[in-house]
Amino acid sequence: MTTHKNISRPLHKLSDSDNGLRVTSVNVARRAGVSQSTVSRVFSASDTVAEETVQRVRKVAKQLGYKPNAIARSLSNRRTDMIGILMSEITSPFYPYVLEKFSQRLHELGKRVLLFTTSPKEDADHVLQYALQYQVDGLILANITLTSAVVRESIKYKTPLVLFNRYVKGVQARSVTCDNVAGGRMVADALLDSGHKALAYIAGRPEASTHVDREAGFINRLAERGYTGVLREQGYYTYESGYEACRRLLKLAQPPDAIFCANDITAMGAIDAARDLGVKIPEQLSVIGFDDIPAATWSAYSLTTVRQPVNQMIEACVSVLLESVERPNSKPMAQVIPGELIRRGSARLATTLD
Amino acid sequence: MTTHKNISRPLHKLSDSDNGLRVTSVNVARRAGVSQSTVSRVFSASDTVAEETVQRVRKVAKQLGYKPNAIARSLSNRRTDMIGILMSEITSPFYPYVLEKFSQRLHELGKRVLLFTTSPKEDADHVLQYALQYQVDGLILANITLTSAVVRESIKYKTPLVLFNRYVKGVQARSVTCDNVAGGRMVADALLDSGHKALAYIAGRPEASTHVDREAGFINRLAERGYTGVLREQGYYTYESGYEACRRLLKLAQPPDAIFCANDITAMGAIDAARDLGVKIPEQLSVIGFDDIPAATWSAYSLTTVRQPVNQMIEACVSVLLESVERPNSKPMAQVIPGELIRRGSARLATTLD
DNA sequence: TAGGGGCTTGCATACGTATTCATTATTTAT
DNA sequence: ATAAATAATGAATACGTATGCAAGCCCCTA
Repeated sequence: MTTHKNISRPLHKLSDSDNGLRVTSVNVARRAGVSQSTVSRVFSASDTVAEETVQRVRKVAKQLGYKPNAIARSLSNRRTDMIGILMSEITSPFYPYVLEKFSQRLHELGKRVLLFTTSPKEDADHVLQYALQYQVDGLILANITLTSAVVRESIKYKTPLVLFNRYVKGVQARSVTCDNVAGGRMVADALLDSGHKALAYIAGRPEASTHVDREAGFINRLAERGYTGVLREQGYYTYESGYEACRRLLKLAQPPDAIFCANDITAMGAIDAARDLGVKIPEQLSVIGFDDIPAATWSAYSLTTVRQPVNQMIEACVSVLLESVERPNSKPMAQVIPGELIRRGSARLATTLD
Repeated sequence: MTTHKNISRPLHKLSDSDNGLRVTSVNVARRAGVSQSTVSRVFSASDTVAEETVQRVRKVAKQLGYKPNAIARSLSNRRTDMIGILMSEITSPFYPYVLEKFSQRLHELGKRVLLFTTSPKEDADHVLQYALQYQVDGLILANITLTSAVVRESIKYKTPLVLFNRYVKGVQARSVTCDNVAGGRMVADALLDSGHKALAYIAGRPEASTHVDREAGFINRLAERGYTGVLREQGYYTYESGYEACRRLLKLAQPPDAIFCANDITAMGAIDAARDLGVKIPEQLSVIGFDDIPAATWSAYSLTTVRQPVNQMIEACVSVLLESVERPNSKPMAQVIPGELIRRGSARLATTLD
């Protein structure tokens, strides 16, 4: 009679000999005549191992095709080296670039990207749960719709997070944004300086803080200089909405001679709408966007726009995040990075005087 | 003297009482007066638990803010529910859409997306290693540069994989592609049928099977109908390369009256180049693209193009993948989905006669 | 009333790696 | 030469969850 302890193995687990092709540190250890600990040490480089042993273990590992299991490692480490990125509308041309850069940068720093996308209407709460379940070391929240509840939740869960180009009123959270207010002001100045008389603004999604700030900067600066009564149309950060909004504006009895659009795609829609109505850009109508996406340089548009310093923003965002992974108790800070007005052909602007 | 066994706890592990805010199934169990197994059963719904118990456990879990740890679960399950997606050049306008759809669809099916991006030049081998270390349940390889070695590696590692719009010569792997050859043939027919006399092709990245097939279909069909001597310029699936290539073509002594471009972005570059040279589209030059990205509908371009049935392709790709996660030994199959010629304003085509 | 079947639940253990502590071999200092 | 410090390794255990098995309970049937 054998004792229970030694014999009974759950059937659903595979016995040591037939564990498929799963190669573990234990297999390598046995084959190399060392302990599992040693194999672990060889691959995590966390501790000192005799050079000769390292060689032997590496060789066996290679023969067997061993790769450390990152999941098991994560469990033991309490660190997954995964960063969750939450985004909506990747298709809006600014964000693929952002995503790519994030991915690139995080990989360089030894982190992996767990990607979550939501539709722009849907709340991100649900998706956040999944990210947290997967124990991501940190979170980047980009152009998603977020309630303060979401943010509070992940703060409670102690998962560091950084908002990218977004902030939430009344919640202290780390964030990195373009200086959208200043961007709006720049456009206001540029348009007034070059003698435009009838200004309009095509808005972005109402709930997006980016759009709100751009508009505020624009309107307030105009007011400071004595201009009021800016025309306004709602847009949704899409080509189609820009097209339609511009159409409506141009059909007014007193159409604008300059339109500031909440982002580049909207501006492109606006330009096409104007041209389809026979309005010359920039002679009869100046159009200015925001973002400076690659298509802004296309000669069909040659779009004057406020460039977001994406690379800087991403760099900042990543370092703030990783910093707070290391030091979870550091104080949340909002970092704001200035944009730059890029003058191209879609707006009739006075030449710079500096 | 206490026994070693009971006292000594590794210092690096936190004791039960001060384990930070980490809430585990053990905590919940204790608080709810049940065993850890029961808590596990409540949350995995894999087994039957008394309704009353379920309620109690759920309540406690909620109070404590418990969320199952997906990493630990994965270790035990030998299944991570993560799918690795390898992509390069997310910024090329077709792919953000692809990525978004994949992400959406996979989430619907309870899978998470681990994203890996590479530069188009860099080999994907390196990145693949990481994906495999993280024990993804399956892999989707999109527009990356892949050597047959990569594919063999992951096959050896038993991780199911599907190639999206790509295939590798000499390697049996599952793949889902648009019928690029047929797409090329369609364009050939359409252009000849409408009386074009001087045809040109602007290529995509030389190593991309998509471009190779599109060109082959185009050239071969033309040859079948007696047309040879197609002009050809190298492109790289970018706006700029399309712009330059078209410029070169139009400066020839005998410029083409129709250009087929390997993708839409290239075609947009071509259109802008033509216009910048004063060539009228489509009166003097027909331009046809491939993909049907959203911008193809923009009135600045109104691009005639071959639409890739992205949704179908993704749907197919995902189901093939998940199918082979379930049944790893099912036979690899290449699935080919037909595209459709979308007639817009950038090409002077005979009206359809059906 | 005894035995059998179905529910619930707990115990013990496995998933694969990292790390602490202890042990042994080796080098250095005195 | 001897003590002390150092290096290399192994044994044991923890990370948090899932699950096979067994035990307990209730209800039904014969």
